[in-house]
Amino acid sequence: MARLPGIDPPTQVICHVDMDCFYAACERLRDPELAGEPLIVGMGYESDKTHGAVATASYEAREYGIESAMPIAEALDRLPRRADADDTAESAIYRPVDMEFYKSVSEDVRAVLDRTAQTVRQVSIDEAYLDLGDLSWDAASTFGQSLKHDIETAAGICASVGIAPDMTTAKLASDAEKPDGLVVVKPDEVRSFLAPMAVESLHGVGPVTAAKLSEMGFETAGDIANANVSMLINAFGERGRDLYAQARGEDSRTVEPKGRPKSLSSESAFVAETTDREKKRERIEALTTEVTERAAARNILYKTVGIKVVRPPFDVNTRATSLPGPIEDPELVRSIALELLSEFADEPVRKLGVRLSNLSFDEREQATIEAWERNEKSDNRSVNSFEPKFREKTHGQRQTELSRFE
DNA sequence: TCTGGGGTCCTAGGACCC
DNA sequence: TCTGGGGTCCTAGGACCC
Repeated sequence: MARLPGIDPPTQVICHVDMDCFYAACERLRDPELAGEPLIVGMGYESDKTHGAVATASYEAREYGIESAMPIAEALDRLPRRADADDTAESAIYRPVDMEFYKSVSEDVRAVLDRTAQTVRQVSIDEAYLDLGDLSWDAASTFGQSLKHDIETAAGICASVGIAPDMTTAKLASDAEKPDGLVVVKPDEVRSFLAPMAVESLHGVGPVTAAKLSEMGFETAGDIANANVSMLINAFGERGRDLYAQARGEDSRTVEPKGRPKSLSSESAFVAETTDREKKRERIEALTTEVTERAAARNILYKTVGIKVVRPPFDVNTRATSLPGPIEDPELVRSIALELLSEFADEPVRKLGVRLSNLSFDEREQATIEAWERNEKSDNRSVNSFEPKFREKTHGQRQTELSRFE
């Protein structure tokens, strides 16, 4: 972000709150006997099965090298299930993800955050940024302690907290002394705090960018802070400028509450890759049902329907079709998704997804039956006017047909 | 050990409009 | 007949985040 020379940027006081091993902490909340045990919460995991991936591993399990996103099969190699282990061997307890329960705990935390700060951006179920306005740096530590205490009291789980003048630094501060951490980085400490951090710590640097940075000789945030900006801009465009700013503690992002979603999607992986048309069709239909039900529950209309097809080894393909206007019509989503899928009818597939985008938010108040009926009628009119023809068209014809609506 | 699921943002080329 | 440049929408892919 450009700033006027000679004018200091407004000083922000930003707090990042990150629950420690959130899913595992929730499981322990329900079942205190899990305390102190190696505990692994798996996504797509079912009792006695080996598929799925690690969502959260407790610190006891991390001792054995088990980490997030690791396949359950590999985790099992490192730490077998308690029931399968002989008495003397090391073992862990495995649980499937129970999102509903975790959400309820997350809401308890959220309530604390909302009454603590005016602006809260919840980044995910277990993480949020708070804008602390003009809180004095001298009071930051006390503030952090009492926030942690309030979360513990209200939700029964432990959070790590970082307080700093920008979002990047606040996040790294909350991570610095995990678990049960509290780190305050004052404005004049930011540069030295960031300097030793690996480039991957910066927001927007993943494996690809990190490798490129490494080739250029940049390993730490300090390296980037001392680099020549134009060199970074040459290599990464505007993102290069951002990286430079971030590394210097000049991350200008502000805490904004989360807006409305831009897309909704459901996806799921096959246990083993498949070429079976029927299996693919069934999966697409199930995903369509999932995602359209979510949209309907939130009164969300969609204009674009897409699919995602992952072919082995890990080749991600997306296809999408846009409609003349926003609709809510699961049956139409289904037929579009299946048609998009037909391109991959004979391909081996390991994962499929259905996505709704170009969303609009239906704010009709449906308080009265009459209003509801009125809306139903107008809905049917707008959708049915093009739908029957639509279904029989080939892809090419439909493109022509659709563009004529515009 | 082959990588689960839900998202966001950016880029680039093509179609089309004025 | 050839000409320009700006704007918008669409699709597809890539990188990234939690």
